[in-house]
Amino acid sequence: MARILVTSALPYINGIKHLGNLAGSMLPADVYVRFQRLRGHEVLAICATDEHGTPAELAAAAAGQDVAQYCNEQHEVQKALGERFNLAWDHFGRTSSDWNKRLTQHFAEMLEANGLIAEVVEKQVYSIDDARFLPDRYVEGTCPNCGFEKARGDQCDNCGKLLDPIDLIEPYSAVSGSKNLEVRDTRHLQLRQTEMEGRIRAWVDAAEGWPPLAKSIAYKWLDEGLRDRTITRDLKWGVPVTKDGAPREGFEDKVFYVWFDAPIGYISATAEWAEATGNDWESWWRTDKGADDVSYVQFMGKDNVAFHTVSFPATILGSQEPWKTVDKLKAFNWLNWYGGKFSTSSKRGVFMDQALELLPADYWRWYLTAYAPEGGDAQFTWEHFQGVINTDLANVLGNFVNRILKFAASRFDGVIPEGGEPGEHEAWLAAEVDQRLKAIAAHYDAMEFRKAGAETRALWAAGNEYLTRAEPWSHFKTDRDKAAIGVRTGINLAVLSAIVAQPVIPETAAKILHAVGVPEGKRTWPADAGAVLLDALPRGLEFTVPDVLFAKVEDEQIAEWSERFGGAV
RNA sequence: GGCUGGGUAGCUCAGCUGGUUAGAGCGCACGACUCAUAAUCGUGAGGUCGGGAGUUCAAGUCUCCCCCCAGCUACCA
Repeated sequence: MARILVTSALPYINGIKHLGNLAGSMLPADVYVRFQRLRGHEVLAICATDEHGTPAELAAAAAGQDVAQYCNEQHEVQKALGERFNLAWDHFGRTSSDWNKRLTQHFAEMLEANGLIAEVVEKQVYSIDDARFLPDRYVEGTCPNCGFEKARGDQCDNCGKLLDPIDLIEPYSAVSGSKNLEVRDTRHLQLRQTEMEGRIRAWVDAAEGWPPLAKSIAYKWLDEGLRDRTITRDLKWGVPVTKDGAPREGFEDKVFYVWFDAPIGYISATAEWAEATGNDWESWWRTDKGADDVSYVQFMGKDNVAFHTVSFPATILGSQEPWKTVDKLKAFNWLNWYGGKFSTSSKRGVFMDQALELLPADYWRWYLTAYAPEGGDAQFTWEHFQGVINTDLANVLGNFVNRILKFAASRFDGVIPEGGEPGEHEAWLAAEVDQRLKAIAAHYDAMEFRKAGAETRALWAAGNEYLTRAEPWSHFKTDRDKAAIGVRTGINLAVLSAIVAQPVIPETAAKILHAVGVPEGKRTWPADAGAVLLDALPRGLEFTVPDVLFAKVEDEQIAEWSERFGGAV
């Protein structure tokens, strides 16, 4: 049994997440977690809301709320939605927690003790009317390059040129529109990543469980040369800056940069979990206290890779303390919405709460996992979604389970029948099961979710093919035993189909297993040979026929949803 | 501009270190079956593998140039 720590990129606090966010880290992480638990491993699944930063302050202001109160509410909303999607976290924490404050301050002080922190004075745009400093992208104005009037201070969306806020013609605050801006000096802490380039490169060199995408992004940053990063900001909402445990002089109105404290949230959320459950968090995070044998897996979108392969490691390695670092890393591309992007701010696409109004979680979980944006960006369209749900879930799995159980209920009195001996059809199916189970497990281990999905589907499809070969309905009229072996084998395969489906569609899998009376303890990942698995249910066991497992998505629904959510316009 | 990833059948994608007639699922056509959610099973038609040049006995797979899409480019997260 292995100990596996799984974290998914922390969802930002400023509103309900859309399906792209779900598909890009939280959901695949959960599928992986469930799979590894089924295999009997000790898995700790950690997530949290990422609550600091300018967008949180602005979102709270827009909602007319105090930031802390806004975050309290949004945290609960996101937690509840995650749970409704059956994300089986051990703990869903918050980066605004006391633990995160303490650990963030601890890391900063360790870095300083190791000579990796410098105080610098920077120039930053200050908005007098907003009474706040503005991050570069919150200053807008006319692009000096192309004349675009809504260019952001970091980059022009029209011509793509990288900008500095002071380059903008007629700059104004993106927050209020005020042109009453000035450049002010402001004192900040810098993390001297330049000092750590060698250590980080050696660490990346030694990493083995990363996909090429992740390594190439990390090397790109290293090859360009790491720069010192400013890790504090002029904000009120965040982790206060300390020195020797007391407020740091001159930094009373500053906090740590959200990207400095957010990844530390993985650790602090684990600590919160331990505190709440009486467990030991250090055995998961400190290699001197038992975390040596932990396999740490991170899930994230591609935009997050550099922070997880370079910036966060710089914090951890720079502390010179024996912290656990990531072993395997899985990065996803984007799920797009009809060629464009899902967007929280412009409300493009389907959001987690809306998705659940339309269909149960399993439908989304299957679609988003089996067709995850792995190789490149993927597009969500209602038509594709409908095709996938109807074919994979309703026709292949749902109908298979339904047909075999209904037939068995009407012809064999609702019990697993006795009689008959395995023949060529059963041998074919057993070989199929052996091959598929092995492939599915291998793909999950490799975090290849599309492939795992395709193989899972192939196992379900094998059920339908088997029934066509065994045709128990024909034999029933002439040779009851021959029909019995077909039915028995079919129901066993239905159970296997459900067991294997648990990571992706836990609710439906549970329905099937409950209907056939498979006890909780016998739902773990199958280890026996196919021939054994296909005769695992006790003869005479009573079962029930569940209601239709998956309703088809009708054309009228697609039309209605396309209308409601924009869709193909 | 730089870097990274992608551009393979109508659609969504797989193709590891180059090697027989380029694969899968969906969709489509035809056939079979009737236990089942008009579900299922089988067969078949579809591709000059973004464009061009090169290396090689042999390239979707390697090299170079070009085009298109996406992301990142360190103060949005």
